[in-house]
Amino acid sequence: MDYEALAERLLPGDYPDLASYEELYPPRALPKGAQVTRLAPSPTGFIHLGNLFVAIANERIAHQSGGKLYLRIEDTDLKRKVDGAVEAVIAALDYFDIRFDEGAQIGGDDTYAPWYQRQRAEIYRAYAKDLIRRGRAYPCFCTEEELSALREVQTANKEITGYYGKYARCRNLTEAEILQNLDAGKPFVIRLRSMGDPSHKFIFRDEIKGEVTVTENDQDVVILKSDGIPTYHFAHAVDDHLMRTTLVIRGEEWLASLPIHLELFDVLGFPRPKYGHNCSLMKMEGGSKRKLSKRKDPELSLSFYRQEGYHPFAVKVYMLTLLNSDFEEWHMKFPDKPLEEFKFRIEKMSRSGALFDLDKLNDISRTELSRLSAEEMLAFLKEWAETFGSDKEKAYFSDEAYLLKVLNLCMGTAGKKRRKDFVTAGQAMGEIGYFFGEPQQKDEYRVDNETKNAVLAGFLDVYDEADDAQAWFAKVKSVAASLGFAAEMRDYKADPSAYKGSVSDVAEVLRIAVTGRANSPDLWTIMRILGGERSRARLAAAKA
RNA sequence: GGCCUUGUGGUCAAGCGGUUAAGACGGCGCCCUCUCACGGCGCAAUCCCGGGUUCGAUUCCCGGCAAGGUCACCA
Repeated sequence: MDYEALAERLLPGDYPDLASYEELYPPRALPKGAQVTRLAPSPTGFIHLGNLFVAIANERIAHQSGGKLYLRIEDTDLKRKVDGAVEAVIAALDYFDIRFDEGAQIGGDDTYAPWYQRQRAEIYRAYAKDLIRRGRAYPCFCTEEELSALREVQTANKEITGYYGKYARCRNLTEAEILQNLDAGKPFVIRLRSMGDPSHKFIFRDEIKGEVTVTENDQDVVILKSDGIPTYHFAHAVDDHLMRTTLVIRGEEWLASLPIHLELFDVLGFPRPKYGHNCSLMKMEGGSKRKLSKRKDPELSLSFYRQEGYHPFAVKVYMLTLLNSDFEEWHMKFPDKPLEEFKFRIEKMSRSGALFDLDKLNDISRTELSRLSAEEMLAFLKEWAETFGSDKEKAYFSDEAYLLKVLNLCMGTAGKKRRKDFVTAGQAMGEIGYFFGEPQQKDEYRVDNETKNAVLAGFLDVYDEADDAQAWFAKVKSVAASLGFAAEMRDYKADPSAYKGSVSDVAEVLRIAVTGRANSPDLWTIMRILGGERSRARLAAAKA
């Protein structure tokens, strides 16, 4: 077999000398220990919580080590392409403070460009041509039908499916047969001529999983599709070598194809990068765990969190607590330190898949939002409302001084006594709704109508908006006492049967009348913010 | 089904030959209190199963079992 002629026939034309690529894309001059990592999404534009999960790990390790993080676009599959997807990916990650040093649409250093795989077609072909010359790759003319028929036979025989060994029909085609197919104009793909022995197993050290058992690859995988575009496997090897990636952190769904990648790096004469296979985020469904899926879990898309108004910082904190088990403790100890100061360690990454826990995220969100100042909270709500708020909610921002008073109340005044009423921007906007327009009655009065009206009438008689908190509360107590309720909680507790109820029951009537709900922050302050006129009107309206 | 990975409370998990088996979220209870939230205190709840090795296994070995992943001209 004249491999040289075959290579020329299959991939005609002059391709750059492979050594020239080594010069064009030289090893990076980086400090010792620096890691070069990358994110390599396909351009669907869909960013998923799982992507963010891996992205944070890649970003932390690159930047913490003084290395680089770059963005490569895996657009080898045209079916997945969506316009504006790259910008969407960049924007989505930027929202979580993940910045690339170089890559598609980034600007920065373009030494290792192009960043779109479609634009790198010539490079892959040059390497593929070399493989053909060396007899390590060959054309395959099998049709999809033949391939699926083969798969059926293998399945029926309970054999391993795929293109390998005796099933690799085109592997041993004679030169004449190949030429005949070519002359007939049959489409073909280029396959790797695997030299692996599946009975050989070896230990590979994964940066996250530790030692894993790998079986040598013997699949003659497709490296160049019939349109001359590489498959993921081949592009991965060529790109990650030429872009000088040192550490590939990716989802564990890739672990199964590691043998292929290792053989590819070896046959291409590239040093292997380090790998870290990250567990995937799981979801509970029908009593069993399952990997988060783009198709089935639209609520796990990043845009969902944005829409709900989760603070990006909170989401990041949650991701980090799942990523590094000692992060949570560190963050609780030093809540004010920037996240970058946490020493992220790849060896602390979990080996098993974590279930996504909304309760935990909500708790973190509450805590992180409570650390914001009222001004910061206002800015955060405002930004959210601009795109996601209703017209009514947008109007909340027409009087920022007023809104600030509301936020100060709901967040607790400065320093120690912080409240944690807010989880997300969307929820917070609903929470403060009763300060704007008429309150919606969400909770029912627990006293009878007659008592309710008596409380309202009694309080309306003595209410003075100028009262300070103490005087105000004294009046609530006096109303309580006059209607047979205990003015002091301890009196009530000492002998509940002696009273109709306690001052808290009276306060509840007032609270529901003013806010529409049985639970709220300090009522006196609420009435202060609303002002005497509006407070009085609400009390009166409730009486009717 | 083959192969790979993983198996500590409901969830995330620390621990890696001897511990009363940390901590966080959630649940429950109490205190504080005009309600809620905050805060404080407390309670319930865990080492997948079976064999070894060992004076002693959650920790080591083997075998089960379970869960997840993967078996494309998709990434």
